[in-house]
Amino acid sequence: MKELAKELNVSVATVSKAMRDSHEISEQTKKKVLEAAARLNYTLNPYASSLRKRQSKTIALVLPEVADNFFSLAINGIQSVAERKGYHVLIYLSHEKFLNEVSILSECSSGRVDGVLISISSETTSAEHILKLQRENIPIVFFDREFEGLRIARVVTNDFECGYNAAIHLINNGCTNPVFLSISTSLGICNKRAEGFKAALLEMKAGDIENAVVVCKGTSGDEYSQIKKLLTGKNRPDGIVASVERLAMTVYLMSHETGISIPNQLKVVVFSTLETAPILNPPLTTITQPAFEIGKAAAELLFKGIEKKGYNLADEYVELPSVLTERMSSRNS
Amino acid sequence: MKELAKELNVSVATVSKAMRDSHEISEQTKKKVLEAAARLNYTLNPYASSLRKRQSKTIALVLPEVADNFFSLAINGIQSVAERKGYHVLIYLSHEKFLNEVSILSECSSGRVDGVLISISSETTSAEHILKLQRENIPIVFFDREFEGLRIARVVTNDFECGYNAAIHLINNGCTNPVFLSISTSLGICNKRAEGFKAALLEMKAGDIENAVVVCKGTSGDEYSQIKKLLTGKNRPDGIVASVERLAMTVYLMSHETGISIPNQLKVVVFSTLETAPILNPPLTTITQPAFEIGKAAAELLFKGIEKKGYNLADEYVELPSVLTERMSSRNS
DNA sequence: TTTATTTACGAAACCGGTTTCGTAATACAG
DNA sequence: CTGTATTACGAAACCGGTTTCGTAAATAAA
Repeated sequence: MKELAKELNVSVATVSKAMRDSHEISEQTKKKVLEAAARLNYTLNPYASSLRKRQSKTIALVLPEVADNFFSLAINGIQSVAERKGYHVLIYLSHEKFLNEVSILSECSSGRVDGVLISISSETTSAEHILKLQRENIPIVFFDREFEGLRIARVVTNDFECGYNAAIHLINNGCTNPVFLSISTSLGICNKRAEGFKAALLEMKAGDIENAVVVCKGTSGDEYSQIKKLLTGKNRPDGIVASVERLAMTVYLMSHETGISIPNQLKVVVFSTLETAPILNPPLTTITQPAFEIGKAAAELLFKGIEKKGYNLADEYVELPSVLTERMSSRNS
Repeated sequence: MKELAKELNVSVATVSKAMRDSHEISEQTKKKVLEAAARLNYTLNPYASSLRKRQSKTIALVLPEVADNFFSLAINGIQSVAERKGYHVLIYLSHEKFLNEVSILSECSSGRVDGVLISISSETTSAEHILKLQRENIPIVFFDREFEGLRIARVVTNDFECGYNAAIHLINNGCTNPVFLSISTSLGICNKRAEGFKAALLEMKAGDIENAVVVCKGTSGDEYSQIKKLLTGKNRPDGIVASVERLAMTVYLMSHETGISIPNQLKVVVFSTLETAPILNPPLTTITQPAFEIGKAAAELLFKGIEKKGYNLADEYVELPSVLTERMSSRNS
């Protein structure tokens, strides 16, 4: 910038203001500066600007994983908003580990980002690391997976209702012993779905509420053997609601292996954004989250918190409904 | 930092050095400083450090989209390396648009990132924006989708060979008129697959080489009608190699719609990392890219270029083979 | 014509660390 | 006991913009 200023016989202050289109600078001078900058291939150093302006024009996106199609779509939604606003997106993965999440959030402090979008890990049971960030006045928005009981903005889907609807759907299609496959006892989103599921059983006086929720924890190997045990053991279910994509995949593979027929012997519904659901064998009934929209809405909320200082995000709550699409896997034969 | 220095009766220089574990500072003083920092909840401002040290500890990841499972897996591979190295990852999406890619790369200059990992958009036919970055001495590594003819490091898979193998596979399974479904005439990765495919036809004296490659361009609606025309027209193929996931999905949907039987009337192979391939109807033969490994290798290469100054990345070339997994969709009945 | 405003720009402080260089104190060798 | 190294630390310049404040010139108002 100094060089540019010298070359044009103006001060660095003038160059700086011209580059940022300040009203203090005449159109003529602005043009001169911009042209010279283009000619010399000069662009502002973003970190020098960030340092002085105390804003990074960057947000953090903290995800448990990107294995799932849901988060891919959410990234698209978030990115589309960030791009429009001229913001940059730092992406972090917690790999479902609480400690990773803690260290990621600590990196977000001291001005690295202007805001944080987070979907918490399935291990997270304490919110101290999140509250710490909030005390630094960094706007935070939960999307999809929230930490319950906090006064922090969130964008989620109607998990309870969908769990309820899934159970009703199975019961209406003739299931007498439906089971909900969960992946975590600490994850609010999973619990809500399970709660809705149980509420429906209770209401319909169906199934065995005591054993209606099966938690598959541990490695994918553990998951596999747990599901195998469930599907081949005595008192095996005739309906399954899988809380995530991966579990439904395992159920399908297991059914192919063991010869259990879907939907005749076992009906399946899954919470998933799986695009291949209609061409599976058999086509799979899904409860699809509006992933792109959730990401987009969360990002828009975050930017409201970032741009309007003093704007209190704490009690913002957006709920975008998922849709149940009935396919062969849960149909009554 | 000033406050902290005052509180401890040392200089800011000492605090700075102590925070960074400099050998110039005694263990005793270091401990004192670190404790005080922890107590006051103080962390270094990353942008001040970046500014002075002229390194951002950040890399850019430029993707065409994240719709595809391939890029999700690649993100994981890249992130795992970056995390280990203590680097941050900025994620950008070009949405397959050349102009977006240009403006993204221009953002990467002037020190915002220490290196760039990029998979080019399907529209990109000029490399000036990439060369410009290279002239600024920013290390660049292509992964999966490279711009051919440039002396820039790249990590790819054996696309030609896989195209070849896919054709041979179809021919061996009885196809007499196999077709390759491409999505772009400018994308090297797609062309290589198509070239391999044609080479096999030539060698086996099979099929109609003139019409062996069909390019599906435009919106997904266009794509749909083009494929419909192909599959229902005269001289329709009895084998298809889809260059991307999406095309295979469309082919499957179409076959369900029109009653074309896979694999009896039409055999299908797809380039894809689709996890649901084994449970599709029918199970789908895939050529699976080692997406995680490609991402990981690309990131490792990039960091070699970043950390060892003077290290010339230009001629680095890593090829990681994909694997063809035969399933029902291409089996000879 | 005089005074009040507005316009266009520059000098210098500032953002928050890092690094160079100098120096006092201590350790060590001869 | 003297000369040299080493250790531990501080003063100040520096990274590259931004912002405040002051001012001269031009314009408008009285």
